Amino acid sequence: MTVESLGSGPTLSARIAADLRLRIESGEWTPGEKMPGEHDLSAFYQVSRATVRTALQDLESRGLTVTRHGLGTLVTAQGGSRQADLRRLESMTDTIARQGRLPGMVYRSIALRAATEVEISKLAVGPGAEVLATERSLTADSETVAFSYDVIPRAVFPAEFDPSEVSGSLFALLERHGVRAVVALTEIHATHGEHIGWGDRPANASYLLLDQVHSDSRGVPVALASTYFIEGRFPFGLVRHR
Amino acid sequence: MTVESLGSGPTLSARIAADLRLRIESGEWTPGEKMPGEHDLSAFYQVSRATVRTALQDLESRGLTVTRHGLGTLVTAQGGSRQADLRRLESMTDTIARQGRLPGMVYRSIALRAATEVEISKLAVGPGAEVLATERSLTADSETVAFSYDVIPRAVFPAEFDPSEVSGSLFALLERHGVRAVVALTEIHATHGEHIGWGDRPANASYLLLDQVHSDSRGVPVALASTYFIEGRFPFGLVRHR
DNA sequence: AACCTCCGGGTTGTCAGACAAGCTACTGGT
DNA sequence: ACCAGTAGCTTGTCTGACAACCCGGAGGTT
Repeated sequence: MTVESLGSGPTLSARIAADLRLRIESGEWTPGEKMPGEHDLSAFYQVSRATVRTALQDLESRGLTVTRHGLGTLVTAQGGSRQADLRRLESMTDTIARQGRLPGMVYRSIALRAATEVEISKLAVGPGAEVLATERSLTADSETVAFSYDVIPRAVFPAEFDPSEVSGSLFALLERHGVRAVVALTEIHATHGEHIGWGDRPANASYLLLDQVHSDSRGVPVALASTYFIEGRFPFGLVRHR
Repeated sequence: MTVESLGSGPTLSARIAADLRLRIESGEWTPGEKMPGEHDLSAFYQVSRATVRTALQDLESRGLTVTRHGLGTLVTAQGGSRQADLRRLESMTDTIARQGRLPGMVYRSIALRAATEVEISKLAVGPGAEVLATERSLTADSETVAFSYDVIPRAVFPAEFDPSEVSGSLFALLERHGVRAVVALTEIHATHGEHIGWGDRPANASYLLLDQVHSDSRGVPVALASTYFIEGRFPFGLVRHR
């Protein structure tokens, strides 16, 4: 196995981790089975054992494997990839696409307005600061799966910014302006009621609410997102581990 | 800083990671601030840089820090520890205690019965296998916070097992019989309705349902747990990251 | 036959030093 | 005021070695 044949990635260990994830999900090793030792893997990928260890630590942090001193690395789960992994921060568009469904979104409103007190606090902006507030529904294969209320500080955008240019993923919008959200502090709630959402939606539905504060790598808050997922239309999964 | 003064842990890097977590949560470095470099940390703890790197990868996998090539390690969040971290698999008792509340539980029923078809499939046991099924409510400071339906294969316990000995945490019960759950494949749902739970509970409440299949390190399913958390009585948090 | 102790091979954890690759901030020029 | 180049710091990867640990088998005892 040559390194070049692996997919792209920022670091060598990340590419190897990605390849190992694929091999696990393809069923090359069944749950409970022992993976090759670090020495064998380093020979196979022709990298140092240190690099292999970094990749294996990535797998373990995702709950796919368990590595134990003196024993080896065991595969624990291989089915978790079908569902949206709550630990991974990615755009809703990518999340839906990963499930093999066609993502889409319909903006209901896009407006610049003064920030509310809660927003001022959570976004750490000055009083009276302006924000870009959007309301949109997210669809998968043309079925509405979620309603999202998002808020971005006006200061992120240049002076000549035109709200009407907003379209598609907010992650992409942020990155077009040089801002990259890497962490999101998330609260998870359950709720229901007819006041949630708009348009065509199930009667008496339950909603899974993800209340998120997105920040860049320096800890500066760059966006608030409150997303209501319609129960039953969007599988949320997670691999928990010790 | 001497290694001996750090808390206990299976490995050196785990002890250092735990210490760094404490230092982050204590506010020694504010979000956005750069932590000392790996070389400085290895000198401080008097361990090799490889060990420090392992500890830092643990922090990053928890979303507490972001490490970037050529730049350093930045602290991103320090407030996430107040809430239950969904990524960490631990007993409900420990989770409640971590929030500074007094955990308790009331068993409503404990019974041995034949496994249902769904249970046979999820637990990978033979048809007609027996299971231990329990219903219980979980309390924090005497307030009911969740209802849990749990199922454990009969085969986990010895022949002379007496269901009436069941009490306290199911994790502890499993470990008393030499079984250690290390991974849980979890589905997250929102639901509501008066048919959920029993006894004193809010009218028209929403519930966050965690549907989990617990497995040991060899991938063998050892328990099913369906836990309904009463919305508003139990904060669920998560640090998502790229 | 059943049980126990010891031991050896295989595996991960840690160590040390070195070089490559990437980022930031400053310097010096235009 | 602006821009290119660079020095210095930081993380990523490499190499080789030894320590700590786990499992299963050999050999002995009961």
